[in-house]
Amino acid sequence: MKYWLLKSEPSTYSWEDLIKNEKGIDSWDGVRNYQARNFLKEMAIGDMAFFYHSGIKIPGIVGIVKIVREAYPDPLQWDVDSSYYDSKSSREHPRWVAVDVQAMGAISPPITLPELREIPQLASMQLLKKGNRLSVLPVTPEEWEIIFKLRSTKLEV
DNA sequence: GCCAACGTTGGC
DNA sequence: GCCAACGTTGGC
Repeated sequence: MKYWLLKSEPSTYSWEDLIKNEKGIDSWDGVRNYQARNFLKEMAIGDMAFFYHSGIKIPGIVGIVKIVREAYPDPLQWDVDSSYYDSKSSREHPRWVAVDVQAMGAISPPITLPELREIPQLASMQLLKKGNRLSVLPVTPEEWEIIFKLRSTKLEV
């Protein structure tokens, strides 16, 4: 099993938007970066991911999700009305993929970016590296363990 | 609102 | 295939 971190600006898509869905399941679509896409393709059912809110005053991890469907073509790439439309992506050779995630538990209070930066063992974490802009990032089991233990989060089964 | 970092585009 | 110009992301 692998671990990941999924970034989203809450004004675009938030944790609250996710848990509004039946069973807390929704598609993670709209990823338009090749490196991030390749990480989506690596995901397997049962993998876990942190849900991270970016682009706000105090960014941070707000929840935990499970991957419940592996990579499939992102329908938005063919939707001319979507801002995620890609005219260069054909049906025969889809360029972008989505996965489905399920909310497993909110992290309360959120684990903020400043809080993560204070932890020496996390110094080499991808998320904390300068210039990192990827919206999908791998997390090592060690990093996952350290971060998960910061709160007494109960996960649903 | 600024700016560093990085990805993408397009001319050559 | 190189690289300058431009666009986007995201922390501060």
